[in-house]
Amino acid sequence: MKKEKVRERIIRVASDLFYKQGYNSTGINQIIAEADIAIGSLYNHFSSKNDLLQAYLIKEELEWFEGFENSTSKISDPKEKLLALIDYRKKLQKTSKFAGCHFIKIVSETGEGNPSVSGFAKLHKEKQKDLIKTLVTEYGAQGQPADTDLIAENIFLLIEGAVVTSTINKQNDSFDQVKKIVQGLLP
Amino acid sequence: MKKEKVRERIIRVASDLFYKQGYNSTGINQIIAEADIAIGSLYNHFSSKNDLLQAYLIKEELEWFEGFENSTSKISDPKEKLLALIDYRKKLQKTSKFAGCHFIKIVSETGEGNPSVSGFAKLHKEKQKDLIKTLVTEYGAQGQPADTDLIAENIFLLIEGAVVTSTINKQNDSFDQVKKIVQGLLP
DNA sequence: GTCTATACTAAGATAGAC
DNA sequence: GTCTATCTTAGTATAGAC
Repeated sequence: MKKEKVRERIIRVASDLFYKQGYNSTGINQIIAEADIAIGSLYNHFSSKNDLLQAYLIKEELEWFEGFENSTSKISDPKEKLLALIDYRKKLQKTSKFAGCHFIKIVSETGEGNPSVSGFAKLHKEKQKDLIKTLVTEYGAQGQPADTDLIAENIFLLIEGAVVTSTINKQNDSFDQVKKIVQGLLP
Repeated sequence: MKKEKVRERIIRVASDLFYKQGYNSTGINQIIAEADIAIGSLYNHFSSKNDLLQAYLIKEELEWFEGFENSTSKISDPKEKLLALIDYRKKLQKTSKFAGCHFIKIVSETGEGNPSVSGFAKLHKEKQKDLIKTLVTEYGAQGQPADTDLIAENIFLLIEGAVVTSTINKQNDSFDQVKKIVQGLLP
């Protein structure tokens, strides 16, 4: 494991703070303090706070799919993999103390104020939905055909609903109910 | 229609800004400028920005249920009322240009930083879920019994998922798919 | 109760020494 | 490439005149 570069440390520290306390509530001063660098160094690596935000988005996107891969690579059955996806989101919520989805959070915060953010989030969610759609299609190929797209959309929306609900309620029971419902959708 | 009091105007202006650009991105200076008052007047009515935030939450909670009542008071059939609830959320998204749910937004922004906010949001969402549960129970009383709670949770999560999805995608087609799915749940 | 003036802190960002 | 010092603007909030 090679030494963490300064640039990587900045991204890691900033990402943590953006996620935990929000982008707008996190100041440059706090980032450099926790990363233990001078402000000149930060601006040597990033041209602006918004530049850091882009790096944050890219990092979280990458880690989301890496984390999913790590959690489910051993599972090949599509239905089991879908249930494992739900468990993955549930686990993310627990380990983050119900801090919520990075992308829903940042869109809620920046909204129209930063179009590149919502564009990035849109692509991210599309990839998640495609993942679900692929698994549902695989599942459908095993048994009887069905309205694949609608089932995929159904599962996607249930998971998104469970994520925001568990964020607000600070408890994960919504995911268990989603698993029960999905079991019913894929008999 | 009686004249709008200063206090009410402050709340209205602040609420608009909090919703459209975010709480943390909205400064006191901007609020007093758009409300056309002096800063001394604002602090005569509200002890702090957080005090204004509480007024914002109460206002939006009230208006949400008032708006629902206005949109659906003529409908008595529970299934129709559930579908009208989906249309109501869809309409809110359209008229706000997909600004999202007030409560999901503010929780995303303040998170752990303001426990009274997440507590308020939790209660608000519980009321929404109770509304759905009541309607599903009414519906169940007409026909065959079913797992009422799970169906209510299912519908609730689908709607929450559709709201966040439509916020990110800036389009409302998720609601149409939710309606289709709910039609299937309530045959 | 509404105003102006001001205090104090922090924000994001830049310049220039080393 | 990392540092300190500094600029400018904006943040929330208070004091005190009218």
